[in-house]
Amino acid sequence: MAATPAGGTRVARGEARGRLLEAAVDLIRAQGLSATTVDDLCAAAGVTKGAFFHHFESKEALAVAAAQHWNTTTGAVFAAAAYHREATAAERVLAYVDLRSELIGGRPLEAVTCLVGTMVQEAYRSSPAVRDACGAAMLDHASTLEADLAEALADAGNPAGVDAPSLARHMIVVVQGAFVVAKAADDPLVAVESLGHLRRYLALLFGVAPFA
Amino acid sequence: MAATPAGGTRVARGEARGRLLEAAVDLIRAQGLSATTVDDLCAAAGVTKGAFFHHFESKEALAVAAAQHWNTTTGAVFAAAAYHREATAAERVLAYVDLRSELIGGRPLEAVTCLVGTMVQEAYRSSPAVRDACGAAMLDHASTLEADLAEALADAGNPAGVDAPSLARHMIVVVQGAFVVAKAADDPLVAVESLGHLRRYLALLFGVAPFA
DNA sequence: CGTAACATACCAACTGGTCGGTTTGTTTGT
DNA sequence: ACAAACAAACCGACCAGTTGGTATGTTACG
Repeated sequence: MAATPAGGTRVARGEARGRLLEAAVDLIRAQGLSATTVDDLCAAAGVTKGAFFHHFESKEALAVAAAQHWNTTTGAVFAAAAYHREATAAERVLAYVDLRSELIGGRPLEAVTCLVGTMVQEAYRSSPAVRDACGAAMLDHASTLEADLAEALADAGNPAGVDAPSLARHMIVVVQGAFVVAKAADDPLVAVESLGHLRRYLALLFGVAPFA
Repeated sequence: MAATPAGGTRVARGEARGRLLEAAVDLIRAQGLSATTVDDLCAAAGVTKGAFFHHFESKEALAVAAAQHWNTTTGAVFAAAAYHREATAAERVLAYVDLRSELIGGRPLEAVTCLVGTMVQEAYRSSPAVRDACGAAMLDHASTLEADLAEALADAGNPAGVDAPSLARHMIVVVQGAFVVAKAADDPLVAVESLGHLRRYLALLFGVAPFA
């Protein structure tokens, strides 16, 4: 693959870094990290290799930046989402799960994937920097659920003594696992199905009707 | 990396194929598929490239065979496990989850991983053959849980109307997700924690005490 | 203001090394 | 003798990263 932009459309000055990050998100989600070459990224972003290594010290550095970029952009989506407007904490948590289901069910299989979940399985041994960036992104997102979870558990009296941070991490576990199994089964519905089980577990813990 | 055996120990005739499969399981679990080179595999197996391509048509063919080999060997471990000897179906399912927890908790992080879960995220787009082999392995394992799940749900009256095959897949989802998040968090305990939540969900569905 | 000095952003060609796979030759069991 | 099982040298394609250079601002000083 040539290092020249595809289609001849040259990218405007100042946009190279951002376009490389978006290309990285797209390509790495679809192909994985090590199967995505620097030339692939440059071609998809419409920039040359010179621009790539001007902005990023190495391919690994791009991967770290892509994980942070992913955390920022997806974090903004969830921060702005409507589920925060539900009246009770339990309803907010369940609405978060519903939002996740909608995001998965409405898309083709190749969009049913998480950048940091894909990358960390490949890089956790070979690149501590990438692993840390992925771990930070995942646990950061988990922490945004903790307050509502703690409140919903407290509202229900929390007879089982469930730990809110642990439950937040479990929610991320189900989401990540759903991505993996959906790819293996070649069917996004498997992921939606599993989120239904997560939803029922949470409803049981909160003492509310499972599918109100 | 040279294609010659490391350490000088030459492999006995007839063992090359099996040793390549075991090397594939070890290396791909640790590094992922595309980061594992054919030369890496040959060196780890103590075999030359000639032997590799004598037994496998391509690297992709080895990946497919490795997924099947993984399914066979791990399937045998679970088929022979003691959890089948529990008295009730609910106890057998919960004992399965406990076995999973023990297998994870007792090992270093690099062993907390599943070959087919690692491979499918990289290969589901580029290689349908690998994706199908991984999918078959995962869903095959899930199906071994279905009979006990159906019986346990029936014993409890199954008021929620939970589907046993769907619940079996959810169990695999949690296991796979636990592997991903454990790597991201660099801590196997995150996986054990999540299996605790799965156990509680199952116990709630079965109407038994969560941690009897 | 104008312009010289500097800094940033980017390009295209290239390099050393690695990759999956092939070819050719050798050993071993039957 | 013959085929299966291996070894070893090799090949073209590809890959991450480098190099030397150009275009486009930005700053500072007279």
